[in-house]
This record gives sequence, structure tokens and C-alpha cells, in this order.
Amino acid sequence: MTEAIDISTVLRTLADPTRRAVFERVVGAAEITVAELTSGSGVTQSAISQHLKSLKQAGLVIERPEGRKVYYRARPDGLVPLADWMSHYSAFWRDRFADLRSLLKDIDP
Amino acid sequence: MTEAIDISTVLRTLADPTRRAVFERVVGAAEITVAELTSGSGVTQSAISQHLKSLKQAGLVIERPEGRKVYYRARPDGLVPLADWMSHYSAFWRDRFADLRSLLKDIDP
DNA sequence: CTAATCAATTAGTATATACTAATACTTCTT
DNA sequence: AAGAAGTATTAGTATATACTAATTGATTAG
Repeated sequence: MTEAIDISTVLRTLADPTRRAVFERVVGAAEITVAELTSGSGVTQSAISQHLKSLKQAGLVIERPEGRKVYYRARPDGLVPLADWMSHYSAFWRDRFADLRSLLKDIDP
Repeated sequence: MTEAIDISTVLRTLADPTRRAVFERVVGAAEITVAELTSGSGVTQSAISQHLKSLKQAGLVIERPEGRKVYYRARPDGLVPLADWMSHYSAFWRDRFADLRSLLKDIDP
């Protein structure tokens, strides 16, 4: 059973543009090394490693060491906390759609 | 036409637990004042006002001043940037959130 | 008019964080 | 074995941010 990861952690981790770009490259590449992620990133290898550590702790990526290289890939259910949080509020909006609409109509005729 | 809001801004704004709690209360209450949001929040009115300012700038809430009170409510398509981002980077999420995205976009304030 | 109420803003502070540079650790190559 | 290559970690720094206290501005009540 996978450990439940705080939605705050997921949001905070993805909020940084550099780190999110790393995540997006990981998602797009299926498997990718730290060196590949560093090249063209605009930051140092150190920064990339630190971002990968954050992403790993947020449950968004997993690593596969192979020799002196480490391959990273996206964790399939890494976005589940975010999906759950969003679907919760979308359901709420769907339920309140009529009320919201009439409310807005009253405010802004 | 509504201005496009950076996904980083939305994520960063929702990442803070206190501010996200404010947003959730706004969503749940349809309309709510600053004083009501302050009560039971655990922080000062100043902090609440500052969080509301952030939420407003992130496109997540809108305000309706009435006398000396200011009523806040959730901006219906505030989460669209987040839904778009999620659907863009994974076919899995695109399928799962296609409905959410169109729902949010159809609700026009 | 005066005082109270509601919200926003400002200034100041403490903590978090994103980064680089330097270094350590491991694995591969020769 | 020695060095190179790939990655992680540490220390230090600069910036961002979440908060309180105090104040300001505006509206309502007595």
C-alpha cells in the first residue's frame, strides 16, 4: 500500500517552474538520467539532484539506479492526491451549479 | 475574455495550507465575508486579507464589496489552468479530467 | 458628530527555499 | 591502481513568503 502524500507537498513541489520542468521532462521521456535532465536545464547538476529529491519525496518520481547512472521516471499515481482534491471540488461545483448560477444572476443582471 | 493565469501562480497559491483552507471555505460557502473567514481560522484578519489578495491575483476568488463588508466567492474557472496542465501532461489524466475541464469552462461568471 | 465596525495595507520578523560551489561517494574505464 | 564519470550531499547565500502588530480608510450606528 502506497503511503498517502499530503496535497500541500504535491502542490508546493510542482509550483516551482524549474522543478516542474524537470517533472515534465521525466514524464515525457519515460526514463531519463540526471545528466540528461541537467543538460539544457539552465541550472547545475546539484540543483537538478535537489529537485529530484523533492519530486521523489512528493511521490512524483521514482528512481532506478543502474551502474553509476540513475534513471528517473514518473510515478504513475503521483498526481492522484491532486486529482482527488480537484475532483472533490469539481463535484461540489457540479452540485451547486444551479445555486451558483442564480446567485450570479442576482448579483450581475 | 479572462486573462491567462500562470499555472505556477495557481499551484503556489494553493500550496499553502492556511490559504488553501481559506479557498475551501470560500468554495463551500458560496459567499462569505472576511470576518467570517477570520473567525476560527487561527490567524489574524490581516493574514486572511493577505491570503485573499493572493487568491484573487491567482484568479481563484472574486470579491463583491457591500457597504463595509466584502463578500468573497470562488471564481468558477479558477482551477481551469490546473485542469489544463494535468490533462496536457498525461493521456491518463486527460481522459479522466476531460469532463471537469469542460464543466469548469462552461460555468461563466 | 463621534465611536464602533470591517477590511486593506504597511512595516518588521522569522522561516522556507532555490541556487551555486565545493566535496564526497560510487562505478566504470584503461 | 588511478583517474574519469555520474550522482548526491553539504555549506553558504539570496530571495520569497507567511505571519503579527499597528495603522489607515471607509462605512455604519448611536
